[in-house]
Amino acid sequence: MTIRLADAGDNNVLKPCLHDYQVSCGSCRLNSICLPLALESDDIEQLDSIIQRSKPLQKSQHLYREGDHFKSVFAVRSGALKAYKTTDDGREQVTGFYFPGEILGMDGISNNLHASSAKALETAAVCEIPFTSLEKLSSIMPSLQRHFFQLMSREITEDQQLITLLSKNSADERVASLMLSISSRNSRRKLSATQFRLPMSRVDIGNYLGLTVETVSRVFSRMQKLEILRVDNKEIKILDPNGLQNMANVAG
Amino acid sequence: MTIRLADAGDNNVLKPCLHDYQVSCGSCRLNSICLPLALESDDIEQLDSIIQRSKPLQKSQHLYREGDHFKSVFAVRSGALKAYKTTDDGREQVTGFYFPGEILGMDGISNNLHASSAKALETAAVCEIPFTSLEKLSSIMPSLQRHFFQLMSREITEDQQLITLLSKNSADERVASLMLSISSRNSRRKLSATQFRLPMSRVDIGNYLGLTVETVSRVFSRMQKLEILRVDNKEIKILDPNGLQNMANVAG
DNA sequence: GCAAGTTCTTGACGCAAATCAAGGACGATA
DNA sequence: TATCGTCCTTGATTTGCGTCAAGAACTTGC
Repeated sequence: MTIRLADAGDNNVLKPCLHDYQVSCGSCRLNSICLPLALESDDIEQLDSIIQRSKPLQKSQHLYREGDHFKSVFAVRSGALKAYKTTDDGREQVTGFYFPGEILGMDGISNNLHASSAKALETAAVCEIPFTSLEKLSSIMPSLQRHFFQLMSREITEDQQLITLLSKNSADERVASLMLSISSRNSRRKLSATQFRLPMSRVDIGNYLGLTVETVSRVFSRMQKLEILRVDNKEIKILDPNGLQNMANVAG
Repeated sequence: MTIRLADAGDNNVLKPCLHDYQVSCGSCRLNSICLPLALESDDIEQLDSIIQRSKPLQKSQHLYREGDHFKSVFAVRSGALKAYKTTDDGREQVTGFYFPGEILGMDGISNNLHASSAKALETAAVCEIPFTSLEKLSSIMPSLQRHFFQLMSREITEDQQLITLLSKNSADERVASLMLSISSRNSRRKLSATQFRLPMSRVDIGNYLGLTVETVSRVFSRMQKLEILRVDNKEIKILDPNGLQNMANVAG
């Protein structure tokens, strides 16, 4: 059985003139994640008015590329994306995975160029938030300004978590941590915390965690043998959440 | 011969009533690094008015601790600090080193608690910037708002650099990269790019780079044998900048 | 200036994960 | 439904760095 992260484009029959990806912020089921603001409803309308929605990205299409002129940040509406940098010797470093309700592109603010590339891991819809409009709106809406400071700060603390993981933890611990992270992000979106489909390949996982594909694969096999989780290709079922926590051995 | 990063407290004789650490932003020699803003001089005065200066921290004193209530971000005026997190099994992860002109504490914004601790590596003076004042001022000074968005974004991209370093590079490459980073940050502050004193211990370096002390020490010995640099305890002299670039093998 | 503690260096050894290699499963296309 | 290409798994071997150990150099306090 498959848990779908995405729900874009499924509702055409019911709402023939309004695609799902065009839903306004006020009625978007993700708004508690994306904008957990004490916003007045006309504040939401103002924000809504600057947001641009376009048709979904197909799998492996780029949302932006490293070096592109920075114009907007993006909120994921459905599907999943990865962000990655290319090192000068041509290798790739995956810097993050982004699920519905999460914001990406903030690394482009510092010098008006995207510092990483973003690519759809599966069909994905995003909301584009033009940054100059966001800045102007932030000036007149203190809660929005604060919200964006907080979002960026959270990105910093999450990167620091990853730094710690890479610097201090074994292959087992790294993979277990990622599974827990995906699990908790799922439950935040009211999806199953114990059963989900990984949108990314083993290569991407390894790349993100500083491991080779082979090692990731071996860790999954080991976890399966220990009956911590059931792995069927990209389908994951967590059988023993405590065991997984144990294996991760980090404050998630 | 010793290159001093710090200059706090040396000028008492010349200016008996105004300690060096009390210099205003307008006349601070670091303001081009700390606030590279197109600020009008009365804008600078406004910013200046919210900034609090206190007497220098002694070596190994804390500026703030993980879990402390977040109130302010800090600009380093002199000396050097490290930021670090303690993992739940009691180990330490150094997440950054901060030199004069650099800003720290931004990881506390996301949930009003400092996500890491900050400790002086040597005598250090800092400027405290209360965050609520900064937010208010940002609302009425668009260039300041932008500046802080950019600062936070830079922190994100720098963390991503470190993630890549930890995930993809050898011990030699990591240490070489750190030396280049310190070198370029020095030259930005108009100090020697080729000769400096490391304010942090080998343990801290190893911790930051995900290596053991022994490995760091061995890398330094190797670099010395290859005549890339001369190491005399904490004194570093870069003899062959190209060789060092080569060894680092990363886009600095 | 000596003693005690800390920090740094160097060597010997072991191990976790990388590399190399091969085969199997899956998904797309015709 | 057969074929190609990509993705995943598993095994054998190698290796870079961690661990353990010991001693040297530096720092601090008496």
